[in-house]
Amino acid sequence: MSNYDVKQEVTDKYSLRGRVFNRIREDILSGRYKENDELKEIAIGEELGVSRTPVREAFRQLELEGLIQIVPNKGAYVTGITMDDVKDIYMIRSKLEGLCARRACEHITEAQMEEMEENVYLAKFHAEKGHFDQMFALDNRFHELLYESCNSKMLEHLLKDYHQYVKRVRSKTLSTIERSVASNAEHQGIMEAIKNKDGDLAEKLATLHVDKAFSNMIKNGLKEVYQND
Amino acid sequence: MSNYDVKQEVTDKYSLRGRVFNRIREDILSGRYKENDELKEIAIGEELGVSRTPVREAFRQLELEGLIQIVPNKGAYVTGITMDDVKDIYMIRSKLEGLCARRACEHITEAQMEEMEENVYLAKFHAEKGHFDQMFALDNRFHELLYESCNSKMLEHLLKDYHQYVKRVRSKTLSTIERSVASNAEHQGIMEAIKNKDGDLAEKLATLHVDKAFSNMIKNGLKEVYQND
DNA sequence: AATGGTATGATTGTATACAATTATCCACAG
DNA sequence: CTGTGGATAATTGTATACAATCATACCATT
Repeated sequence: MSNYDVKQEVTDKYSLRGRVFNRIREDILSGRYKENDELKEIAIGEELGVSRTPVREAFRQLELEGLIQIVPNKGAYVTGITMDDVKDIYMIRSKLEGLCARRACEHITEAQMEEMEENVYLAKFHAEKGHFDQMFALDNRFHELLYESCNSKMLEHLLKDYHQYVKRVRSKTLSTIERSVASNAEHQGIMEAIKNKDGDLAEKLATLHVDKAFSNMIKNGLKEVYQND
Repeated sequence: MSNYDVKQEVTDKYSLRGRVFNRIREDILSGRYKENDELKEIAIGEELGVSRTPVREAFRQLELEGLIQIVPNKGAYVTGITMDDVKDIYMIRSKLEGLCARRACEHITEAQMEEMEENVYLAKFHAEKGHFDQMFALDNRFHELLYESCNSKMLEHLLKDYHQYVKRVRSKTLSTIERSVASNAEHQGIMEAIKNKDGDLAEKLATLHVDKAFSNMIKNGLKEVYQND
């Protein structure tokens, strides 16, 4: 996140360090490791059958990703997400997803456009049925698609990072059927604006969408299931 | 950047790894290490009088910062900044500095406001005299001040990262006296808008300022000295 | 001469040993 | 009973040794 973050997409999947990194990242994002949990190099090394060296290197990367905080000579702790952080991220995403949607109007490929349409129509089905798991997946995919269609590696990567980051919180917030349906309707609006190459509208709708997702999250508080954005 | 990037501001300044990290970072930003230069663990370790271990850990962090790219089993190479990257960053900064300036209207402290005014008036003096070094420093400080006054750790950190990142390019672009004077006049406009707590104006001016800096950079191409933004 | 393969050296990846630092706990004084 | 001190254990920081991988060069074969 370090920020902008031009790192390669695949954090060398096949090195021990890469495996450790991805594993811990998943465990934090999925909630297996909770806020303020202490991660010990030896314990994790033994669990994954590797020595401390790759674990340490993975820790350094996770720290820059903002997932853990390393206190020198003391330990590594899973960072908490404060309400301020979430608020800040949504504020930033609000602007940048608008920008992203505007650029998508000019740069989206046919294949991406097609998948986006498919996504919206499929999601409509699942939203009405109350299939939350599928909704969650489709919702995530919609946003990733949007990011990929803006034709800016920097912007795409930044937005994916943030999106990934707030997943931790979204997975704890309550999702209602009403919000799911509304969220998907908003997706549809964005999708159609992009299809019509209406940059102004696409930007406006994407910004509004993020703002609404945040309002809804606040309104419902942090509960059990998850949050559609 | 990593991205959002919640990492501690001081990358433990007193550990060997922290020192190696800061040193290499400086060397890349200052241009001592150039694009595609290969960084060897042993060579750097010997130069700084440390073993490979802290060097390797520093490398991992630098990779996430986007300053180097590590090719597994091969080596670490200083990443180049493409014109697309620069364009993307200015596009993103344009939006976010606007947001930042708007927030500054509500959150800037008295001390920060005072330093900002001082900065503008001092810069005006140096701009007219053609003191480029002082201008460069004051310009950087103005933006950092702006970032610090928005009262958002996330936004502040993100903008500082980007600002730092493009320094590599800015230090190679030509700065004219005309642009220096114009740039500082823009700073003054932003500063006054913030002082008057005119959020709309501050956002508009800050966005425009970044856009103009980018246009100017394009117009002049990448030359010897540096670029005021 | 061109190509292919093998040997060799250089460099990174990983594991382990040792040093430094921090936390814990118990004894003991007040 | 409380608080301080130091010994001890646990954990991270660093250095080094070894394994794996990659690049290069040289020689053999065609």
